[in-house]
Amino acid sequence: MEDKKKDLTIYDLAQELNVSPSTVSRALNNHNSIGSKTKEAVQKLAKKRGYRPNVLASSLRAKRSNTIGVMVSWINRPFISSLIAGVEAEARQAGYHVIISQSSDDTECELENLKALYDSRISALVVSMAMQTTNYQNFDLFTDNDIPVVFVDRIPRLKGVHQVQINNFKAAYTATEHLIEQGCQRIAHFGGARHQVIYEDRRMGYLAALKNNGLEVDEQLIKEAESLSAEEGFRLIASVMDSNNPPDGVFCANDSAAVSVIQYAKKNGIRVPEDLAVIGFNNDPVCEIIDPALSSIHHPAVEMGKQAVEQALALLNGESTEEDDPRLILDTHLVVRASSNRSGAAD
Amino acid sequence: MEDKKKDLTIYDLAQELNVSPSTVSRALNNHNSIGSKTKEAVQKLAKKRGYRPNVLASSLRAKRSNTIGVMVSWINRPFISSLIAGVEAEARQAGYHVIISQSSDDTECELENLKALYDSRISALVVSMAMQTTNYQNFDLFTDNDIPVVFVDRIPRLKGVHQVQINNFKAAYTATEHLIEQGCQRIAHFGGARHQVIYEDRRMGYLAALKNNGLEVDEQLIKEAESLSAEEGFRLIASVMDSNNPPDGVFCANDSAAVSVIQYAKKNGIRVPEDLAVIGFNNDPVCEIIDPALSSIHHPAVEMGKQAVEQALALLNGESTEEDDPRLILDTHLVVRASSNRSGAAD
DNA sequence: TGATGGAACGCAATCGATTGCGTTGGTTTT
DNA sequence: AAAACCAACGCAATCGATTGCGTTCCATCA
Repeated sequence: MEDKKKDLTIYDLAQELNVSPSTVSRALNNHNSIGSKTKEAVQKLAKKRGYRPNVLASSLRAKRSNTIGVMVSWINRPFISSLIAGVEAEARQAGYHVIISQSSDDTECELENLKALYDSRISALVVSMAMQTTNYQNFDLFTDNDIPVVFVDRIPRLKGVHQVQINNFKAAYTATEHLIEQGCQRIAHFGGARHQVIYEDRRMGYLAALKNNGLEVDEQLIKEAESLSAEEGFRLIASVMDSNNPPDGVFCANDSAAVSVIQYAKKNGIRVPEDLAVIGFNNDPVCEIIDPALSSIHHPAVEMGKQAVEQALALLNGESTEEDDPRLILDTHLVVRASSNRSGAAD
Repeated sequence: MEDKKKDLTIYDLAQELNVSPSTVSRALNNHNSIGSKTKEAVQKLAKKRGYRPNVLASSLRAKRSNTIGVMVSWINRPFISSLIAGVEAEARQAGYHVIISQSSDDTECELENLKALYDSRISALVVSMAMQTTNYQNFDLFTDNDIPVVFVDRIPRLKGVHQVQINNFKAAYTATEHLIEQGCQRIAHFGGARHQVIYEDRRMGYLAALKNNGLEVDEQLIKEAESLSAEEGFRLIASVMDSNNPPDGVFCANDSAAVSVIQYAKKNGIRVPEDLAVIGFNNDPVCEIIDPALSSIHHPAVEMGKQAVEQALALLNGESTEEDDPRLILDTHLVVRASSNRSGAAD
């Protein structure tokens, strides 16, 4: 009784009620030029017959599908998959679908997929850019055609761009200062590509914390990774620990690298946090699993995804003006665990 | 020169070449009733002008969008997000988009989202069912309309259903026998809902290994979890260890629960693997991070996603017949790590 | 009572691509 | 040279929902 084999159209409903398809369409959309009796009759029959509108036809006419595109580097990373989960939940609730696309951190692949997303007439786009992407004009394709683009996480260094962010500078400052409070004097920092705002801001926060606390900066302790993978983290910590003046603390711009730092320390008999205090970034689930547990900055991934969709939908509905500062900044907080806790007080 | 602001249609191309839109359409689709000169001229102009077909119009006519729907429980779980990554990669390569949808392990939500996916005219569906879903008729909506459905991971207990699977029985047998070889005499098993084939099969594999090795089955050591979350794993291990006849080994049907078992052991001074050998399932990244490292069954998530898409596309192209046994079984292998390695040989 | 108004609804075009069925022009056949 | 034929292309309908611009019909007004 609910779902028929043959697709039911407004024409079928119109015929059954002896009205025109236009009337059915307007009645279903609650148009005010339709009489209340007719409207009710149509809606009742539609429900009875299990009518479901053809979104393709509707989208073709509207030149826009009720779909939100998501472009990310890798789907199977804890932060990203949680971000997507947030996007999906919020979009679904608003009646939108979610199309996903991954660039594999390859700028060319990213561009191709962006075009494909454009072709599918997405209503809005949520993006976390590929690591090496610096050409933001790839997104003009969307903005020029009034398709809202909201950046998340890996954002471009541009004014007036819509984005959902955290205060990376402040979070990094907090993380670094925490290490200093624990007695660290030589703190290393493993970041990502500097043209990525998030990594540059974290680096700046790190530097500011050093300076404000009277510590000198040693460029030998600052490393710029290509992808901040676990493997890279391992290489980087090995390189700085092998020097004749190793660090006593490490602030990593993500948790994967920080986990590698801890693993390296364990393998080499370096005590964490006594000899080497470690803090990561993102607060991935793994933080609570590694031993010693990894301190980190809580990065609200699911919430960021939801907010990004909310902002995109607001733009679609014209509720947000270009004059406003389009940056939405979410809160983060420091999560202290054993890897950086020298005071002995358990978390 | 590449992308114009205004959407270019076949009518525009037709006008410029003084041919009909039909000819343009056929030329672009390499139809054999179009002369080679005309064909070349059309294709050349299309490229020059940066023509990109309107997929919505095309889909409306074809009554099918070039999209693959994915229905899973939670997007942000390691196994699932990797599965999706595989689906996306394979689908993209074949020119398909991927729409994702999560049920949050809620059967009602799953049904609603399935209807929404149906409405969006997906070409095929890849599903890992919600934990409590037992009514497979929800999927008739698709199969009745010749939309291929391929099950992955959480599959229904039905014949003739297309699926990509591993041999759960064998994998569980292997895992359990491995614990026995390490000297375990009382092996607990934490599984999922028994109406889910994967959990039932793993349970049966576990039981078979016990019996074939002359160990007796203690129902007190077999637990059926609702979601096999980390929290549940903790509760379950606590309950069996509190008994007056605790196990000396645990085989968990996923890694989250197994990790909790190890954490419980560490907190309570139980040595792993000496007092309690532990093995999980899935081989999530966390296996190598927890200390002691967790033994597990490698579950080829990305590959399963790819194979599922491949099978779905084969069905769409009529390359697979209903007569064939539609089950595709991928290989797994045992990964022995410290959590179950009593021989002392490092992994 | 004829005119004005508006509420309620229908007609037909539109969104672009596709395709069954013609129609054209030229070549081949007998 | 008339008939037959085929390659190459155009016409117009189709997919289903939407919407600008009418057109009804009845109630209200002067």
